[in-house]
Amino acid sequence: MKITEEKELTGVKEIARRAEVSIATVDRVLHNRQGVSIKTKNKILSIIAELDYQPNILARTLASKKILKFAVLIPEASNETAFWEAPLTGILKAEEEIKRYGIQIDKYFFDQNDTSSFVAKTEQLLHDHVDGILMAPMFTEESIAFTNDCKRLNIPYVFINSDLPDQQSLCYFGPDLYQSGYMGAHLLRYLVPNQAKNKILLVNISKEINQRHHLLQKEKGFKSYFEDHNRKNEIIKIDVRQTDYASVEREMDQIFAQHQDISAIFVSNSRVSSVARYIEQHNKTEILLIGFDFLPQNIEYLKNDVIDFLICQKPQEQGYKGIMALYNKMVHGQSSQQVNFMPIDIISRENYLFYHN
Amino acid sequence: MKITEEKELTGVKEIARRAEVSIATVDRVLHNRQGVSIKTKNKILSIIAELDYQPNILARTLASKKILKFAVLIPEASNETAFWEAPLTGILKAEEEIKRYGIQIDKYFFDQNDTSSFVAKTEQLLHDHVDGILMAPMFTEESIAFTNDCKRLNIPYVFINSDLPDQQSLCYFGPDLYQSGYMGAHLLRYLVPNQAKNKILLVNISKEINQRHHLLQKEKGFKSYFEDHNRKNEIIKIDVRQTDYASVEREMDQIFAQHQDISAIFVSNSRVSSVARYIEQHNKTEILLIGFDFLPQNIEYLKNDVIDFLICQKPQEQGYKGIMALYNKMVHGQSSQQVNFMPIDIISRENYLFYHN
DNA sequence: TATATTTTCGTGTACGTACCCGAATTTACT
DNA sequence: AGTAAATTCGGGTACGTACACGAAAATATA
Repeated sequence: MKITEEKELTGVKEIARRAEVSIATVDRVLHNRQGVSIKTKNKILSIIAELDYQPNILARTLASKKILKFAVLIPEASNETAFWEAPLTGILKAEEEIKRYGIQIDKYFFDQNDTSSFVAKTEQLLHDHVDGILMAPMFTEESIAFTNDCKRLNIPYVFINSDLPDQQSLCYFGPDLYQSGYMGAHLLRYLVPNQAKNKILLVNISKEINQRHHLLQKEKGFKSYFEDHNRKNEIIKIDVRQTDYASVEREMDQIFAQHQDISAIFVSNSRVSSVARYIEQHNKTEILLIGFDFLPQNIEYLKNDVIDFLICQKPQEQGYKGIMALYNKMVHGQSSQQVNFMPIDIISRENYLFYHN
Repeated sequence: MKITEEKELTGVKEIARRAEVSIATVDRVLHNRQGVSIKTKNKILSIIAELDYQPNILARTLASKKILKFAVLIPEASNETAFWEAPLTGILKAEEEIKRYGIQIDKYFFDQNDTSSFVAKTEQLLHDHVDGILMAPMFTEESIAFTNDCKRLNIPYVFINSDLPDQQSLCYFGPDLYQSGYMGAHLLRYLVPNQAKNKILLVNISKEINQRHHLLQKEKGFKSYFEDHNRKNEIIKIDVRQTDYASVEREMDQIFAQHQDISAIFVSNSRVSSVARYIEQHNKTEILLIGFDFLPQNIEYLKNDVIDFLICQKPQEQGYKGIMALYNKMVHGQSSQQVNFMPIDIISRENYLFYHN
């Protein structure tokens, strides 16, 4: 029965009435399915455009039994770095919100010290059929290879925590590394007198090669600030290639043997707690200490006035917003900004209790 | 026809089958409507409990044509204080997200300098029938009277920006005023030597009586920090009761005539830009300046190094989360925490570009 | 021209819930 | 007991969309 009454209808029914076809035909056009002549298809399309038709998501997801599968590909939260717990928490929060709208989220965790585990997970992920991907592209080359596959299979993907520009990701949620180093230096400007004798120690602690470029970008930002503002402080830098405390202690001992007048220490990542432990044990807590990330150990030292400031970049929000970006794109067709830098938050002893990681 | 097949059904159908009644009867029980005998009602209720039945929100909002009306009762964003633009932005964002689920949000703006305009709006609000309220309870007594009406009418309400404890609000999203003053003092600890001669000026600028208690709480937090940590700095305090620049200038002139050695100024609200203008015009920019809120004028002075730090408390998020709390409560039956303090964010020249207000 | 094939399209049912309307049952009242 | 009234309940349709199935129309093939 063709719908011909004049009563104002809504949605597909109204389109069907105006085009003098059945609802099913309108549906075919909406979903780009075949079986519609070009003539009627164009007619329907023009009516859709004219009405600025917005499908009712409620009815759609209710009627459509199929569920969208999103995949999450991030490092597992080891006890070595609890960092990745936060993005996962954000992801779970998003999942809780949208699972009732037919979204399923499968998690694939890899070992961030092991490239091959990453590759293995990408293969498994492609084998299971998924409709969208949220990933941390830690290993550059492997990630590029993987996203090329995704492009071929027409699977959209979102990056978090670190970006691969020019890889056509749907979007990126994460820090501007350079600027966060710059911010750290800015804090020190207030805290350390502008004299050469007030030395500043820059510490990179990292075992994984893949993380090096992160640290390098922060280091670059940090140093640039001192140049841009003609700061006179001498900057000493050390790279610690082992993350155990003994290694850190050894290196620090060496530095302090050479330099007596270090006013501040800037640790370029979340390993700042190791340095905190050192300066606490060696009664050097008068030295200013700045580091990264809202991790339990770090907060402990923050409470005890050993760490003075932590710079944080909302890891949880990275996961949450990444998933929601996928959801908004695939379900509502809304695309968001391509690059989304997280705020650069400054945490101290007096506001950490209020921080939302 | 009673549903008797053994095939596993979902939702109300399954309940109806097990209880050997019709769907309509189950529906009556679910909505606490009358017309069901106590016996069958109990039977159905026990089955609902047993199955841990969760209604399908999609189907519910689709089938139910009625739309929920939320009311927002906040100050209008005057050019005197652009502050309230931010909560409104958050509210609009939430509206955009949930309007497709049958939520309508009506806005009622009052003049924060005029109690009677507040009362007028509350009356209008109660006249229009609304299902939930998000409000800024700026005028204590009037707000209490209003929320008593709401309680009587069984309309849930959420507070933002300032709290009225013991008023049985669904929840509160806003700052911990005392702690934000404490935080401001903590920042100064790093920036000003611990000596009596390094004086610190505390400035309250406010015309509205209703805002006074805000400032007082911050002031209390600020001073407490100095006491708690045995800081020796002399603290000078002034209250400026007019918000125009001429008044501020007059008061500041007077203070600087009396004191030559002021190291830092703490302005307890967003009017910090007036003080910034003063110390810029009087070539006193070497004085540290700390204030509140991410407003355009303040950011300008932050860029120019006149203001050193701004403390911000996510006003936009207050509006967003407030609305979502109402929504989650009324649609999904999920209640959130009662008191939700916003983070205490520290904004400086090097991170303001990344701040999400 | 008759039949086979392809293209094009409509009917009908389903998703899970809300709610109108009227029927069946029970209770109250003369 | 007989009727009226109240109580309790079920049938059926609707919300807006998806999709299986089959019918009709157009085209191709013999």
